[in-house]
Amino acid sequence: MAKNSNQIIKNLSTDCVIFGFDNSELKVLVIKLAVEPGKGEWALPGSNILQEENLDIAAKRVLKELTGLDNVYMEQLYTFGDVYRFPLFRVVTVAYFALVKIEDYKPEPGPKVSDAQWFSIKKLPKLPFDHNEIINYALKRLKQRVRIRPIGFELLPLKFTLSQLQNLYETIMDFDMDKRNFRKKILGMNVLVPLEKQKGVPHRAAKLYRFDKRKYDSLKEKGYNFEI
Amino acid sequence: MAKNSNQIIKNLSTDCVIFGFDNSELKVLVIKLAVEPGKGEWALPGSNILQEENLDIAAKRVLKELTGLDNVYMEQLYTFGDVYRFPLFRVVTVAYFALVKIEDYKPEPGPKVSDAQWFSIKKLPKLPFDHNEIINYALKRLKQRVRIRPIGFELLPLKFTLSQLQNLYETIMDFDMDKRNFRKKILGMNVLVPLEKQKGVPHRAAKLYRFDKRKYDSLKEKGYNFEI
DNA sequence: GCAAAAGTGTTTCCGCTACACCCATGA
DNA sequence: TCATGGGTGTAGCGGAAACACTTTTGC
Repeated sequence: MAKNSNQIIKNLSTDCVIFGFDNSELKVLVIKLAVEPGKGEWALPGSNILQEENLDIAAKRVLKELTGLDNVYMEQLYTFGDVYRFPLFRVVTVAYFALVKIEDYKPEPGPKVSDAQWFSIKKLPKLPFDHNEIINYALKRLKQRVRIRPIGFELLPLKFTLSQLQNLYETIMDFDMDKRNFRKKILGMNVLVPLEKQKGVPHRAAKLYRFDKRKYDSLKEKGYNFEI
Repeated sequence: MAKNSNQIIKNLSTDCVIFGFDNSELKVLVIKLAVEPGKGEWALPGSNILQEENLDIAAKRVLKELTGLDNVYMEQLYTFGDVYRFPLFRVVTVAYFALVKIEDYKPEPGPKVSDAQWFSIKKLPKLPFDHNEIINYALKRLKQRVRIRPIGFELLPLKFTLSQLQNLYETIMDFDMDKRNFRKKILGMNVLVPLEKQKGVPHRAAKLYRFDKRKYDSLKEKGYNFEI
């Protein structure tokens, strides 16, 4: 690798909106930086892109470095580049959004991070720069995507109940659905595999399911369109 | 304005995929540069972003400078930033796509452009860098967008017939539709205003329509969703 | 009168919606 | 036995799809 491969590109950064779902609320992971610039303020995890680093790779690296998260669903969101979005000098940022299984996430904030916290999407603090705008944009995109792509599962544990899934959709899309109709629809898609039952719940145990990506992929090839 | 406002940002550019429709084919406008780098090659119109220029503004400026196009529908598409996409040094490009009324377009190639030509989307030449990839991505996006946003009209003259409109959708989405069903659907949306009839056509004259953006906007506010 | 495209209704079918009660489990 | 959420079927409605012939115009 060339010797300048770790050099940062000063005017290019990536920021990531990380969504999580705790069975009742949609949340965003926000961090507090331990170093300047921005020390002590809550902000989206973000950092400069390196000279010899593709955008997707940069986004993954930054996520990992700042939050410890790895192997999560990520997608490029939009590029924000207003001249004065960063007050000191011009920085264009390529924003991504990530979906994580909140239960699995054990925060491992890197050395540059003094704190990391999930905030409900409804009670976000005021963040610096255009970070609130980025989150709003990500939320809008998530609402659209979740209906037509099977990505909601990324926010649930590998094994989940249909009620959890319905709850997820209701929370993100912000309206209630009929239980029977929801089950009919989702099971009719043939992309869920039934597993064993829950244990140790203080009520009738529900059946667990997992999403079968292979089945989905083969259906998609045949022209099938996921839609809720 | 600060004195460095016209300075270019060397590692940041914008490229634009310009779609047009000539009543039978979907086309992309490709230009031939009269100056280095890239002199003599067909390529997407693109150029560097300026130091004190927002992304959308840059995209519009570049479009105008290179093709003379102004006041057309534009939307940010995606940001392409593979390390070696541009062979000489690292350049990240924020791609846009534009929809133009091909009939109105009188090419006014700027001084840096020696030629500009519409190519059918099915017979594109091999373009340099990742430009073919960008076009494919734009096409994919257009196919999705045109179904759920009233943007197809941007590709037609202000006054158009229903057959032209249907033809446009069939061409972009690549399948045929039933004439009666199409008319019922589109007229049922209540976003088209009937106008006078065509004149001078060698067959029965069709009624012309125009898209009523105000009506659409007020419907949208009431929760109406455009969908074809 | 002929070629070419415009314009027009009805029936069928399928998928979405609405809707309410019994069941299993742990405390 | 009670509280909590799990699980199930059917009827009606509405929108989508299928389908073919007549009309207008210029040549």
